[in-house]
Parts: sequence; structure tokens; C-alpha cells
Amino acid sequence: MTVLSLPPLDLDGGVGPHDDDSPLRSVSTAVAVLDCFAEEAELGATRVAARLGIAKSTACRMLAALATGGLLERTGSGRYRLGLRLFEYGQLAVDRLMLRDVALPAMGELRELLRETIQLGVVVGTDVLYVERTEAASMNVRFRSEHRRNPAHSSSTGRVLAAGDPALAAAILERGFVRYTPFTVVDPQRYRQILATTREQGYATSREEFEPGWSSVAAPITMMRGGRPHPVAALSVVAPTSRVLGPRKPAVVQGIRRAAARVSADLERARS
Amino acid sequence: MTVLSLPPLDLDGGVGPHDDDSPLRSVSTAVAVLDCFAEEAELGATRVAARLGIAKSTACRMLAALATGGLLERTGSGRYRLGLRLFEYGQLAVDRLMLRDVALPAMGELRELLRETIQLGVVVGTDVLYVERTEAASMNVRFRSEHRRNPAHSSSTGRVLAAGDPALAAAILERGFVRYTPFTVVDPQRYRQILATTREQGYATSREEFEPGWSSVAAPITMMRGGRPHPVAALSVVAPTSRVLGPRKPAVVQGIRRAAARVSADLERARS
DNA sequence: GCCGTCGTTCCGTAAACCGGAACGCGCTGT
DNA sequence: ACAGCGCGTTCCGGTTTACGGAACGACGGC
Repeated sequence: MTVLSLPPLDLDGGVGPHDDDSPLRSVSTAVAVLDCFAEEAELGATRVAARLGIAKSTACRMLAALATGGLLERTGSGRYRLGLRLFEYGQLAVDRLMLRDVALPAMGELRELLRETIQLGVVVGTDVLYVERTEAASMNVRFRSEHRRNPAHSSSTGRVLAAGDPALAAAILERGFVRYTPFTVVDPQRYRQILATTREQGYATSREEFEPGWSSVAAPITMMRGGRPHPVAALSVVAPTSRVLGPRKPAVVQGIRRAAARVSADLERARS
Repeated sequence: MTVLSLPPLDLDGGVGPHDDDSPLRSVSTAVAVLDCFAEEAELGATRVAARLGIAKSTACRMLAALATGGLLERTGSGRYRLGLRLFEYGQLAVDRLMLRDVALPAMGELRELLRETIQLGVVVGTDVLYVERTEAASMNVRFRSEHRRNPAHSSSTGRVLAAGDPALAAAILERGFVRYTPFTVVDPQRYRQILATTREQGYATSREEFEPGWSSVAAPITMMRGGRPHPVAALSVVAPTSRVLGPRKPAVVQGIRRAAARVSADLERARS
């Protein structure tokens, strides 16, 4: 259920000293303190100290320092939670990809065309991170918005990106497959076949492989690199299975491929 | 032009030692390093060291530690930029306000009703921070998306929030007014009058007071606290002046007031 | 009203960090 | 092509700084 999962995640749990290779122990533990808040919304000094195996006083000082820096905020009862300054930094990080701004108009039009939820995803490690999401108005059922990060192997976005990036595909195969639903593809051979099909067709699907009842279709956003188009992100539409993989599938596929192609062209044009 | 501005912002610029009252010097400087990236997208160790008045080696270690923590990322040329992990943390921080999820459906419907850009803003210090924004499809002119944070005094969102929060109003008056356009209200007496009118009407406007050509209308999202409704956020619609303060103004006002009232009710209902 | 828990503070010790200088690399301008 | 410059990185010693344990004050539950 945790959202941040991929990187080190050195929750030794025990009392053993961190075998961190990097200097700046204080900063490393400060980051570890931040990581604690990925799983729990509100934490106090005692819980943080127990979770990281550090002294309570140390945890208290860390929390206070992060709070004066704005990365954490104090809740009424003396505990702490993630601060809104992190939101600002995060928006800056995404804005500087010079991707969201270019993709937003196409995403809005695709949303109106299909009347479904549209996502803009990039790869971080072997996960897919959705940096923007726009929803059609008045949907009876809404996609669970806490899914900001998926393993790449089970998402359509991850497949279009891996199909055009052998290094990513190798990393995904290396990391292995996790079964989330009965439909999740976990056979490496079958996965390779899916990537081949994706390369042929120019789009990818995921049929209830991550969240039961929900499927998605994705198309790659590419940039020319060394004369060849290289995928840098993907647009995807996520909805109840019957609405994207049923009779509407041709329209969905055409819509998302056109939108992704348009974003790719705009991106190329923006590289002045 | 800086986005993060409100808190300490101890860019002494010079070489003077930080007169930081807080312990955990390493963590404080680490946060200061992060702050450097609020103004510039890509920085190297030398620039960071010069900006903070610290040794180059120190800056290099800070950057490396923050990068291994994922808060920064390395660019090809050895420099650094804000990392996408900050985006994840920021999304978590906002999601835990238990506000965005509740507001999203109403924002989508209001967007379709008015075919304009809808914003969800909260207060941080004496600034307004927009934690969600959704745009209508195929607009000929788009609001500049880098505005994630405004001074509260010149925005309609800040006015509806200050109108219901005397402490915030006092803080805004205390901080003083900055003139951004010829229309910016900078007279404290006039500002107090605006707040009174806002209290009467239940909505606020800003006519090109921050960005020339762009105006906005806002209505408060409230939560019952101690038997009285207390504003915790605001919905606003921002568009070229003629589209929100011209003949459409009654429709815009009615739409945003209804949407904000609905979010308030949903918020109350969600507090199980 | 008592006890348990939590966040905070104080203090001595020692470990960790700062700063300066040196190294290797890529780029530029001759 | 070569040399000079600027950059990021590494190494090392001195000393500042943060860690850990224990004590304190406050809040809440039983």
C-alpha cells in the first residue's frame, strides 16, 4: 500500500547502524525521516525514532529542522506531516521537464473526446509515475487517485515506454514481475511478446492487470534523439474495462495515438 | 520571478555565517541547497557554494547526499536539478489534506459549465498556493501555469480566505502590499473595504491585479469549526477579464459559489 | 488523581562534518 | 594541437556538531 517503494528504502527496522555508503549522515537520516511519511500521514518523534532505530532526541531534532525548513508541518497535537513546500518543489520538478505544459492541451481535448480519465506518465527506475492526470466531468466511478506510481510491467504506459527502450525493458525483466490480479502477466516470455506487439501496433494495453475492473490504453510520446524517435513519456486513458477495451477500443486507440503524436510534434517544435 | 518566496529566505548573498537558531546545521543547509533550485533549474556545486557562501566541497557533498536520497537528480553534465521524488512527496502532502479528492468532481463540472480554468487554492503564510488546477479543452489563450503561488492580497482566492479569517487578514495587512499592475489595490483602507464587501457577497474578485489581462472570481470552501464556518480553501475561476467580469459575471459567480458550497458540504460529509 | 506516553531539553563524548588544497576532466580560445 | 581555465570530485586534519541517554513538563486515559 505504500506509494514510494522503488529506491533503496533502507528500513532496516532494527537498531543496526545504517550501512550507508554516502557521507552526510544527518542529511541521509533526514531523507529517511521524510520517507517515513510516505507510509503514514502523521508521525511523532517516538514513532520515527522506533522506525529508523535512532534515538528519540535525534528524531525530534530532525523533525524540528525539517519543519523549520518547511518540508514538514506541525499538526496541532505536536506530531508532524509532509509540508506543502514539498508540493511546490514537486511542481517545479515536473514543470521543468518541459513536458506537462506541452501535453496539457492535447490531454484536455482527448479527455473531452473520450470523456475518460487521461494520464501523463514518465518512468522513474522501473516504475511509472503519473505527473499529470485530468478527469472528465461527472463520472459515476472515479479512478483511485492515490495511484501515482505503478510498477512498469503491469501498466500500459510502462509497456509503450519499455517497447522503445531496450534498457528499460531489460531492467523490468531483471526486476521481476509481481502478480496484482489474476490477469497480471508475469511470464517473461509472454511479456517480451507483448512488447513486440506494442512495437508493431504503436500502442499498448493493460487489461485489469493492476486494479481489478480497470484497464488502460497508452501511446508513446517521443523525441528525436540521434535520428531515431525515443520515448520519453506516454499518454494513457484509464477506465472500467468495457469502456476502453470493448466496442470503443478502436476510437480510444485512434484518439490516444493522435494525441500522443501531437504532443510529440509540439515537443519537437518547443525544442527551439 | 521566484516561486518560493515567503518563508525565511535567508539568502544572505554574502559570505556571512548563517545565524540559524536551529540545530542540525547539515539539514538546514541541505534545505537551503534545495531552495537554490527554486530559482534556477540546473545548478552545479560551484554555483550553489557561491550562492550560500559555503565551501565548494560542502556543496558537493550536500548535492550528492540529496541526489542519493532522490530529492535531486543528476543531469548529464554533472549538474543537478530537482528530483521527481519531490513530486511524489508533494502529491502525498496535498492528498492528505483530504481536500483535493473531494473538490475534483465539482471542479470538473464547473470547468465544463464555464469552459474556463478552475483553481483550488489554500493559504500558506500570506501567500495563496494552488494545489489543483484544471483547464477547459481547446482554449485559445492559456493561463501561465508557472503561477503556483500568489501573494494573497492581490488574488480573489486570498480575499475570500482573508474575509473569513481575521488572523490572516491581519497578517496580510502587516506584510504590506506590492503593486503588480496599475490595478493592484495597495491601499489598506480600500483593502479592508474589499474584505467587508466580500463577507457580504460571499465571493471575491480580482480585476487584473496580478497579471495584466487576467481576472478571477473566487468563493470559499468552509468547514464547521466551533459551530462557525471557517474557510479552509477556495475555488476560483481565472480567465481574460471580459470572460469573467463582463456579461458572464453573474453566471460565473453563481457557478463558483454553488461549486464551493457543494465541496464544503462534501467535505463535511467526508469527516466521518 | 495517578500513571503511561509523548514531545522536548540538557549535557558529555566522540564521531562526523567543514574547509582548504589537490586531482582529473571537458571545454575554449588561440 | 596545446595550454589554460573552470568545473565537479576527492582527500585529510582540526574542531565544530550532532548523537544518545536521562530527566522534565504536559497531555490523556483509566
